[in-house]
Formats: sequence, structure tokens, C-alpha cells
Amino acid sequence: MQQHVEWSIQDIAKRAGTTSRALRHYDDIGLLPPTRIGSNGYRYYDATALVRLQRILLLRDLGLGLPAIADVLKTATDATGALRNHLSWLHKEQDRIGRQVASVTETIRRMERGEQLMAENMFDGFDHTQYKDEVVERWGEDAYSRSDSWWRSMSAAEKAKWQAQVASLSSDWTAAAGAGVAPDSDEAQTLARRHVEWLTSIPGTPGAVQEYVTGLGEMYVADERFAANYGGEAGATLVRDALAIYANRNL
Amino acid sequence: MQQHVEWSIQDIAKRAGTTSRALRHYDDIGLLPPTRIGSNGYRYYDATALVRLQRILLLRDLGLGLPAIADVLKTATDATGALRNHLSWLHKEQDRIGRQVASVTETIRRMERGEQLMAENMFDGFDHTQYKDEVVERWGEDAYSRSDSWWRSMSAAEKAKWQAQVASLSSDWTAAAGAGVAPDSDEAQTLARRHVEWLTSIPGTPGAVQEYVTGLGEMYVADERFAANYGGEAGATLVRDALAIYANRNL
DNA sequence: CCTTGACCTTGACGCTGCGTCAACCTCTAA
DNA sequence: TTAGAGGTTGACGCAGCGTCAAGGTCAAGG
Repeated sequence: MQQHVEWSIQDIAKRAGTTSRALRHYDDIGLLPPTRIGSNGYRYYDATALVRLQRILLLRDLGLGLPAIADVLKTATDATGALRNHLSWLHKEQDRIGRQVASVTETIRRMERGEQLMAENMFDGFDHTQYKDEVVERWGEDAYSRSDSWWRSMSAAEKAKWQAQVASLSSDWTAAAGAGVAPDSDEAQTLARRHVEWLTSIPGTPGAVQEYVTGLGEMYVADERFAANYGGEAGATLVRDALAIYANRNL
Repeated sequence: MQQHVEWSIQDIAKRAGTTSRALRHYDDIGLLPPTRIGSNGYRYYDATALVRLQRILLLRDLGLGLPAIADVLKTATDATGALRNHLSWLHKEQDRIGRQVASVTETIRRMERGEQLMAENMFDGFDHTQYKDEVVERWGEDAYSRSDSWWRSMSAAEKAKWQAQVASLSSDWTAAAGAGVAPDSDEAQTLARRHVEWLTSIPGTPGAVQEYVTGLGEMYVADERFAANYGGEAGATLVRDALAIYANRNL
């Protein structure tokens, strides 16, 4: 009997369904040293090593990292603990991927409906992350997290309503720009008031929004995609100037 | 107005919710060069750069890689195509994670039922991957894939029945070892026959299984976990010797 | 004027798990 | 004997920055 007491590195690799390179790596990091090393430097493995390799590969397929595998094989006592940890990590990954899938799907859907969506989409993140720092600095972490949770907690219908206001403002600004109204005209200033009211309807963005509003105006002009929402460059310029004037007078 | 025409690297980083290191990286790879570089080497960014950064971070949050993001921002035409690709990748990831969750959960369940499960579990992969190469070499790819699909296509009940046979053999071997029966005794040889019949009930493992069976015996002894399934070291030794004798006489 | 401290710069290594050369022995079968 | 298959040890590459290290720059205070 005992006809195969040991195998070469390639044999072991193919038998276990991995590569010789991986085996050398496992040797390098001390995870699976060969049973014997020939005087020529060749690595030889026996059945015990093969079994250990099987376990390694099994755990690897379950997604564990090599250090984690080493732990499991070393302190064989706590195998379930390690797997349990790993499972919770997997669940987190599931959630994360799930959220990404939802976001990407939604983004694609919007882009397909042709609604200048990249801009709209940007708009969402806009009030939430872009000025996060500023909000936190001026009104504290509480205000920001309230604002953030406010948005996250909105129902789809509420979000839709909010976005309808965006659309309404957008078309009114566009129309005004098309009609060539002046930034300091009553019409433009009325729109500016609506715009600011709409903005300040977000909890966490109270009083002293002058610079905030002015900054927004700059952004609109800086980005032709935002500009597109307000009737192109002319529209964006109108919005910026009207907001600046309104902010100066009323805020 | 225009009070903030440009910002320092830290300001931009905090404002956009990232780090200065990331911005330097984006500069290095040409994804987002600073608007202006001072004579002192300092990086300065304006509103346009901030907007671009926002887009970068948005796409990054959706899980796209930096080269992919560069493509999207460069050829703004094909944004949905890129996202669609990414989405299918995300779906694959979901599947993969899902399978891992199932596997890990199942493994934990088994380990908790205390059934020497690590060994059982190993056992599964055992007949399927470990000898894949050998099976393929001797009986061809067809035989292997038949064997493999055989296992995969088994119903839960069938798998349970098969595992019941394992359990039955296990306890009988353990009992025999405890009674101190000799490897060449009728009792041990009867068990060996059952063992071999059980093994050969797997399609793809026909005739000429002598070396296969002998190799199994060695494995049982080499690994104390397998040994535990057969009544410890003494049991494993009994199994090995009995199988060797049986193989010599009958295979 | 000098110091302190905050902020900036350019390297360069580290992390994960090997794939993939490169340059060079060793063994086996014809 | 010679080709060809297989073995060895480096060492780079990948993704996306985190994290020192070593050293300029700038604004404010003693």
C-alpha cells in the first residue's frame, strides 16, 4: 500500500483545484508549509498537507481571508465564532450592494426618462453632502443629522412633491430668462423668494443663509448641467444675480 | 459677490466629504487636476472643480472604479451604458454573496448540531473536488461532470439519505473498533464491503477503485477529524486496514 | 525677528491574493 | 545528449488611497 506518500507542487495544486503559485504563497506566509523540501529545493506535500489544503480552500471559498483562515486552523476551537463574524460581514456586504443596486437602478431610470437627470441626481446629493461641512460648522452636528434624516425619512410621495417644486421653479426661471426679465425685477425677485423658501423648507438650513444662497448661485453658473435646469447660461446668470440681490436685501 | 473663487485642498476635501490624500491621488492619475497650482506648489480648486469632484464622488459611491469614472466624465454620452455594465456586475456580486451567505449559514448550522461537522463538511467537497483530477484522468471529463451534476441534482431528501448511510457506517465502524475486531475478520470485511458499495454508489467512480479506496484509508488516518468519525485513531486504523485488505481481495 | 503651529509638498511603503514575467536550475523520457 | 516539462527564487502589478517621513510655507503672537 502507501503508494503515494507525497506529491509534487503541481500535482497537489491540480488535485486540490488551485495553482502552484498559490501554494508557494501559502508557504511564504506560513499558512501551509510543504511537508518536506528536497535537497533541490522542490516542495513535496503528503496527505496531511492535502487535507489541510482542502480546509484552507473550503474556508477561502466561504470568503474568509487568509489570516482569518490561519486563525481558524490554529485555534480550531472557535470555528463557529469566526464564521459568525464572517457572516455578519457578509450581511453588511449584502446591504451595501443592495443599496448600490437600488441607487444605480434609480439613476439609470432617471437618465432614461431624459430628465436632465444627471443634474437632478446631482441635486439630491447637493443639499445633503456638499454643504454638510458648512452646515455642521455653523449650526452643529445636530442640525445636519436632523436635515439628513429628514430627507432620508421622506416618503416617496413627499420626495416627489419636493421635486415637483424643483421642476416648477426650474420652468418658471427658464420662462423668465426667455422673457428677458431683469434680476432686480419684481418677477425675478418673487421667484428668488420662492427659491429661498423652497431651500429653507429643509430643516437644518435656518436663518443666515445669505452666503449659502449666494454660493448656490455660483454653482449654478459654474456648471452647465445645473444651468440647463434654469434655461441655459442666461437662465443661470439670472438666477445667480436674482438670488444675490434677494440675499442682499432680505437675508 | 464672488467671495470664494477658489479653495485650498483641505477646504475642498472637507467640503466634499473626502480627504486631501484622495484629491492628490485624483491629481496623480489625472482624474481631477487642480484648477491652479501656486508658485509654492499648493493646489487650488474652484467651483467647477468642486462640481466635478461631486460627480466623481457620486459615481464612486455607486461603486464605479476610478478609470470607469474617468470614462463616464470624458464621454458623457455613454453614462447609462457604463451604469448598466456596472449594474450587471453588481448583480453578480449579489449572487456570489448570497451563495456565500447560504454556505456559511449552513456550515454554522451543521457545526452547531455538533455532528463533527467540520469533517462532514469536508466530506462533501471530498468526493467532488479532491478526486476530480483523478476521475477526469481515468474516466474522462464526462464521467466527472456526470458525477458532479449527480450530486448537485440530488434532492435534499436524497442527500440526507446518503448522509444517513455515512452516519450508519460511522457508528458501525466505531462500534467495531470499540469491540476490538480484527481488520480481516468477517465483521470488518462486511463493513468494508458496505463502505465500498456506498462509495461506488456514486456514478463516475466505477471499477478499478482499488487505489482510490486505499487512498481514502490513508486520508482517514492522516486526519484526526476524519478519524473522529470512525471512533478515533483506533477506528481509523481499523478502517484503513480493513479497506486495504478488502481492496486487495476483491477489487 | 523669531518661534510656533497649522497646512502644504513630494516620495514611498503597506494592504489582499495571488498572476505573470524573468532568469536560471533539475529531472525525465526519447 | 538533448529537448521539454516542471521546479526555484525574486520582483512588479493591481485599486485606492492611509500613513508615516522629511522638509518647505504661511499667518499670528511674543
